[in-house]
Amino acid sequence: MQAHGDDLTAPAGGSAGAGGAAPARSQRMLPEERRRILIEKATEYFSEAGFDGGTRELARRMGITQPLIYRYFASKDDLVNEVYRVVYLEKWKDDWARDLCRREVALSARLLDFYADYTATVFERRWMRIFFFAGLRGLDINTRYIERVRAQILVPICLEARASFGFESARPVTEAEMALVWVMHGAIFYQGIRSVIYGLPDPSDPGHAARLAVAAYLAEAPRTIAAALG
Amino acid sequence: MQAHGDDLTAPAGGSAGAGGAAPARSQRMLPEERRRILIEKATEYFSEAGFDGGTRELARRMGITQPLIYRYFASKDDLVNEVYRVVYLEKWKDDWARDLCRREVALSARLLDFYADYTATVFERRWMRIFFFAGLRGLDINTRYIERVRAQILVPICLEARASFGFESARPVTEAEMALVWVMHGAIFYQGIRSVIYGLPDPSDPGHAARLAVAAYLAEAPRTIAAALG
DNA sequence: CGGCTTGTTTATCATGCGATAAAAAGCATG
DNA sequence: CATGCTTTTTATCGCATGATAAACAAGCCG
Repeated sequence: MQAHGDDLTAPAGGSAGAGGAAPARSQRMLPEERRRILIEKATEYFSEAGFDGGTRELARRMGITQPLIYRYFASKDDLVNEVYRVVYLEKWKDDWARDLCRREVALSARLLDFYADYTATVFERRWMRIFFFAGLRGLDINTRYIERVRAQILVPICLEARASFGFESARPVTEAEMALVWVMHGAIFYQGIRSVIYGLPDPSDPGHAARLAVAAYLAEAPRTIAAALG
Repeated sequence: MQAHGDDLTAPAGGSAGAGGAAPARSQRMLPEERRRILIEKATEYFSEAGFDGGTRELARRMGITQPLIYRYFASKDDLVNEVYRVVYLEKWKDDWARDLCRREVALSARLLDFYADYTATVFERRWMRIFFFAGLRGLDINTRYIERVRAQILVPICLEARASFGFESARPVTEAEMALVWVMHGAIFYQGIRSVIYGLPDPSDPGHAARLAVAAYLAEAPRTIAAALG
C-alpha cells in the first residue's frame, strides 16, 4: 500500500523518521551486529505480523533494503528458524528443573518461586505470540517445547509432590497425577493468554492466580497420589 | 505448485478423486446451497491454513474454480468475516447464561453442566484454531467474544457463588472475585488448548479437569467473597 | 427449436512476494 | 590517490495472490 510513497524521507544519513515508522537509515555495520539486530527486529516484527509478514516490511522497519536480509540468511525460513531458536531455547532456564527439586525448601515455596520466574519469562508479548503462531503451524519446535515442559517441569513436580506427601515411589507418574498438574499449570498459563492474546488488562496482583492454583494443587495432590499408588 | 497438473481428473461429472485431495467436480447448484458449502469448506480450510490461505487452494478443495468464490462474496475479507460470524456467533447458546442461574440446582452441578456443554462446543479443532487465529490478529470479533464470556458467563457465576454461599449483595463483582473465576475458567479452557493447539492426546477422563477446577473454585470462593463484601 | 436467465469457467490484470545478480558505496591499507 | 575487500543498494526474475471481464454451459419457458 504505502510502501512506496514514503522513501522520500532522509535520502542518505537520515534522522529518525519524522514521517513514518521507519527508523534511521543504517550505515555500514559489523556482520555480527547486523545479524543480531536482524534477529531482534525479526522477532519483534514476526511476533506481530505472524510468519507471513513480508521481508520487505521487515527491512523497511530496520531501515535497510530487503535483499540485504539474504546476505545474512539463506532464506526467509532460515531467519524464521533463528527467531524460533532464540525465543524458545535461549529463554529456557535449566535452573527451573534444578530448583524444583530442592527438597530443603517447602514444595509450595518451590512452586511459587518457579511460576514467578517462569511467568516473568513467558508472559511477554513477543514470546507468547510467537509461541502461538508456531503452535498453530504445528511446528516441531513447538511440540518439542511442550515436551520439554512436560518432562523437565511437570513430571518432576509430580515426583516432588509424592515425596512431599510421604509417598516415595519409583513408579512412573500416572495419568491422574499428570492431569492434576496440567490443571495447575494451565490455570496459571491461561492468565498470560488473557493478558497477551486477549489483550485484557493485567490483574493488580499478578501472583494471585499462581497462589490459588498452587494451593488447589497441593490440596488435591495427596488424594490423587494415594489413589495412584494405592 | 501442483495447482495446474492435476485437473486431468474427471473432466465433467467426475467421481471422487482417485488422484489427489480434490473432491468431485461440482455441478450447477442452487445459490443458497453453494454458499452454505462455501462457508463450511472455508471454515475447514482457514482453520487449518490460517486466514492467509489462498482462494485458489480453497476452490480446488471444493472442486470449483477460484473466480466462482467472488460470485458469492465480494472479497476474501467478506468470506472470512462470514466464517467468523458462523464460528463465533452461531455456536453461542443463550441457554448457558440462563441455566447458570437456575438456583433450584446446586451451583456445583450447574457449573459442571455448563462446562460439559461449553467444552463440547469449543474444544473442537476448527473452533479453537479459528479462535486463536482471530485472537492473534487482534480482531474486534474476538475481543467481543471474550467480553461476552465475561459478561454473560463469568460475572453471573460470581453472583451465583455469592448467592450460593449466602452473601446476597447487589454490589458489583470485585476484581478478586473475577480473578478467582478466571482461574477456574482458564484451568478448564487450557485443556482444550492442550488437545487442539498442542496436539497432545486427550485425557481418558475428559471431565476430570473441570471437576477439579470447579471443586477448587467452590472451595476458595467463600473466603474470596467474604473478603470482597466484608 | 430459439431465446433467456444464471451458475460456472477461461483468460487476464495488477500487485506483492521471496530470491538473485550486478552495480554502488564504505573503509582499511598500500 | 589507488587497490582490494566487504557491506549495501539497485534492478530484476519468476511466481502466487486477490480480483475482474468476458466467454461458456446448463436448465427453463415460449
